[in-house]
Amino acid sequence: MNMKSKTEFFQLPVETPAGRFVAGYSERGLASLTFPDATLRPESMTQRIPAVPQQVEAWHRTTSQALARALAGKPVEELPPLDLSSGTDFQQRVWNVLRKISCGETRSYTEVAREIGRPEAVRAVGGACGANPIPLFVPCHRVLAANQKLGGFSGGLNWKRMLLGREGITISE
DNA sequence: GTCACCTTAGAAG
DNA sequence: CTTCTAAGGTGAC
Repeated sequence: MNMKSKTEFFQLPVETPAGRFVAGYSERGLASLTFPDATLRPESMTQRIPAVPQQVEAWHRTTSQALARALAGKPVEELPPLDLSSGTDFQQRVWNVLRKISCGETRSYTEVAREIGRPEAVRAVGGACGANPIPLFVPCHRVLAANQKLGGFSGGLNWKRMLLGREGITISE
């Protein structure tokens, strides 16, 4: 019954000074990025990766460079195509707004809610941020609570603090 | 169905 | 100032 019993998906590690991230690629591009330590099953690392398509390898090189810059708090110059198709319509709208926040800038949950035309869905925006499959490149860490307060971060508040700090953003908390 | 979540303006005490 | 309330989207159980 499965038209496509197995959609190709590749998980490749990215070594950084901050640890080993894992990037996941669908046939459409980068689909996920996980922080070091987050659910790292040894199998997923050891799993034989029969043949990584050249396309994916090329994306991965771009990802690695971009990640290095992002961690350093510098603007990312080039990104691989991002596959955000796993999200709902609402989430994708939120994520698209986040992608327009450049390095060193921030938004509040309220502002993001307004930008997607759902000013009352403030908390839902928080939910969408938490569901973001590609942190750093979809910069959910640049969304702060009202009055420049830190707000939350599912990947761990330490990361949020660190990333904002490297981008020269000061939190009022 | 119920609950927990990266929220926040406003009203009450 | 502190505490409480109400309003949303979504996945887990």
